[in-house]
Amino acid sequence: MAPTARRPSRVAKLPPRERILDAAEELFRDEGIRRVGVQAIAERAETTKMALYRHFGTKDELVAEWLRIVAADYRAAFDDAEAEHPGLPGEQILAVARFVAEGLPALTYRGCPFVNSLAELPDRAHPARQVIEEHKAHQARRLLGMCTEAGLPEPEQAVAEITFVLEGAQVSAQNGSVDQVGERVMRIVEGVVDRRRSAVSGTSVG
Amino acid sequence: MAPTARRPSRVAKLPPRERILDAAEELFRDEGIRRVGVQAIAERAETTKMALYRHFGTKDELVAEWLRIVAADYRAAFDDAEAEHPGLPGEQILAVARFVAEGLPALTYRGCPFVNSLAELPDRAHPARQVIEEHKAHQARRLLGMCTEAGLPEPEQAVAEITFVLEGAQVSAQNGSVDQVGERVMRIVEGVVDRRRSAVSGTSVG
DNA sequence: ACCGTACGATACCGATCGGTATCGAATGGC
DNA sequence: GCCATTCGATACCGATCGGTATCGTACGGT
Repeated sequence: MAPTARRPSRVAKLPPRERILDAAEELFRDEGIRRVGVQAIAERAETTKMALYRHFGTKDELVAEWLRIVAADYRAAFDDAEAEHPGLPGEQILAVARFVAEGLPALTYRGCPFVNSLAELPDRAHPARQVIEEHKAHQARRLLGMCTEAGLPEPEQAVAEITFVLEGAQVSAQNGSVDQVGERVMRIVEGVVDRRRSAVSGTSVG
Repeated sequence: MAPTARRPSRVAKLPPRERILDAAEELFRDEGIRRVGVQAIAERAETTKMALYRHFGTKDELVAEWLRIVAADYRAAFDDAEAEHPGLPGEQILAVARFVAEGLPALTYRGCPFVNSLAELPDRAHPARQVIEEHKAHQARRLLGMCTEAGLPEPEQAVAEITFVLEGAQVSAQNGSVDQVGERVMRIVEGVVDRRRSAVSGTSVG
């Protein structure tokens, strides 16, 4: 007998709160926020709306909690990048870029959760907006640290360029061919780091 | 004779269809698609839901029609770029970038309509999705033409880089300080064109 | 064994949504 | 002047939404 063969994942064993978060993550990412009702989330989590409201109080708060988890993943990517390439900010930047590039295929059908949430939540007072804002600020801060430590001239400009490229790549991956997007984004970021590192010696930069 | 009871003749009011499109453009851009009801659109257009459905049949079709108009604006930007800088593909590229950069402030609160729509319409069968896809393809085709004509090596890579930057800039503008974003994106695109033009020391660029 | 808590199930609420039906008034072409 | 078409207004429909109330039960700490 195989009592564990109930569901593909032993989701049923996790406490309701975790199951709800897993279900929300999946549904929000694949179908959007507004499109998904709390009922659908509860059903996929094999629980009820009541449990959802007992734990999160509001759908909006559940959305915010979901984004907090996604933001934590990105933060971990920065931590890993620094841990794996200590004292090598250039490699750290590339590692972060690689994290994004490797995540692109998973975003093929649906884009960046933060961008999508921003699109779906025009209300600046929405609790999720604060999470997004902090995430963006954190990401910029970490990147700025790496670019500065790497000795890139005009580190802010470098951060902007890297940010635009990574963000744009995620957006572009949402539509067309994705496989090449990963390679292209890596080549671009490599170019940013290399070019700016070697640019210090000659050209007249403002 | 009395200029009228019913309709003020002070300014020739546009036909209902145009008023609806204007209202839809404004509301969809500022508050999103799903968040805005047909009732709200009709009211802002100073007409009724019935008129809306008589002209567009469906809210989804209205969304698609709105995006067709937005896409036409972008297409016009490409046309203008080519018309104003005939035979100078590099300048054309910069003109297109400038068009996007100058449009950033208007996107401060809400981002790119296409990206937002993509986020709000996960259903690939939605009529608007086809409009978006064609728009992206068109944009890539035009950019590829310019990059190729400019003699840039690996024009596809250049197109990817420009596309990512422009797309990413629009996304980034949605959040933080915008003023610098315009300048930064121009400097980046200038860098792409210049750097790649001078990168080929051995090949003859015609 | 007891009891407080969390959980599951269900029924319900008010609001809003996209879309339709209907009807009177205005308008423009002939 | 006549008539077909368009437009405006309103009332309505079924569905779905976020959120709440209620109630019985399963479980864990003491």
